[in-house]
Amino acid sequence: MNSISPKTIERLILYRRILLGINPDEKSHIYSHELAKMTGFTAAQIRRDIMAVGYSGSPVHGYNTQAMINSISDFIDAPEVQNVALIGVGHLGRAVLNYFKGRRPKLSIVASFDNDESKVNRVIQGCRVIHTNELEKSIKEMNIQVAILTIPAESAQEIADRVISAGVKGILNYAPIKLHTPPDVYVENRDMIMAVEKAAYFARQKMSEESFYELHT
Amino acid sequence: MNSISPKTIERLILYRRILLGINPDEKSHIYSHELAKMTGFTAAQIRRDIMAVGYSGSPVHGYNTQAMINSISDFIDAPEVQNVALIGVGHLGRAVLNYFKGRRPKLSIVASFDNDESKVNRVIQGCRVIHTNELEKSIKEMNIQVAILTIPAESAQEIADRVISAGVKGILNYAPIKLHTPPDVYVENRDMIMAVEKAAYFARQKMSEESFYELHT
DNA sequence: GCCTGTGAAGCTATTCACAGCT
DNA sequence: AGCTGTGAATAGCTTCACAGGC
Repeated sequence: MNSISPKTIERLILYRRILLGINPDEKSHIYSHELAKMTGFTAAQIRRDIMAVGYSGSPVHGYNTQAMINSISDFIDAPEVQNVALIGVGHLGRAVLNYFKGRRPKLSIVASFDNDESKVNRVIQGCRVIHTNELEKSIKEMNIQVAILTIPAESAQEIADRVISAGVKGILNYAPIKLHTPPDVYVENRDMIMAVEKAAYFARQKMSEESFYELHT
Repeated sequence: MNSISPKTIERLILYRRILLGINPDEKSHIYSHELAKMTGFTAAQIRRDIMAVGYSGSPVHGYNTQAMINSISDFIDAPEVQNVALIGVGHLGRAVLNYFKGRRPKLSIVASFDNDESKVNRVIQGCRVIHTNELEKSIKEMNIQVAILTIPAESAQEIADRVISAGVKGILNYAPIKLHTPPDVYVENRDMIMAVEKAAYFARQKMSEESFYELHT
């Protein structure tokens, strides 16, 4: 199986979500251009991505929604459930727990950690909080391979080192800091501060584009 | 001025942050390979990016940290402060307010909105909450061009339409949904559910890579 | 006619590699 | 000797455009 690009993976995840939102009794098939309109990508792009997962549609009816969901899921999901840990039960941590709860059957946030004693052992957003002292032990016991870091930048590197030592292979990092990690660990950064700065920059670009058009029309 | 890629903008924002964390009295200059180590990008990439903002270093001392910060800021920041609104003061909204508070002098979250009466008029994370009824009015009054959407997917499109009608040109969207927007509006999507799925997928990839190496060494 | 699947072309982004400087 | 700045090469990603099918 030849490797697939991260961008394609992102899009496949979005396709699946859209398809899951369609009632298969009302609409059993869908064309690439329909998906294109719904996702904002081009039809050609979608056909390419679908090709990558090894599914084929029919030139007459388009893609069968259920079959396509299955093919994407076979490709993206693990055969068994993957366990996920969340570290840092502040506002951001709660938001992630809450957004994610029950969204994906093959992905389960089975533990949350915090070093605030007042949170430990409470059940927050359906997840019991464990003291960070027990991080390594719990991760090993529960066979957790993915960690979500919703902690301040100061402690992010230390926590990353510890979860990696306990066997974690994928980190979703919300702390605004570059983590130093071995090559056999995947890190996805979601820097919230940078996101605001970026949106502001391009907002400004759009404003000047607009005045450009106004001048020339 | 020829257009610069979104990826370069992201990196510039990160360079600036790193540089701001350096004490200029201790270290007045920095080499591209040092920045490379700190950021995880390559030295060549960094030199290219710096080129884009029109700053030049010295082959002897490398880049002057302060001058580089200034050049990046001139490039990225607006001349005056840009006002930002946050819509949806739930856990995620609070997290964003809290992370962002006072981080960038040229970017200010001046208003937050919610339709929960019990939050309206309270000051949360240093920002008074305004009722969503007054969204358009307040955005116009405060001359807000950037909106952060930390609301459920169901209401995201409606709110997006409304902030755009009030003049917003940049949206940072945390709702897991594709927004339909006119071409003169920039949208940056930060889909939290997708991020977890992606991290889990690549965690799995890393695991199989590892077993591959184990078999072949 | 209108779809999918896909080779080929086009475009964007990154890295190489080296001239030029001190 | 060791850096920057950058043309040229490479790699990666997206779109074009059309054959093939019903």
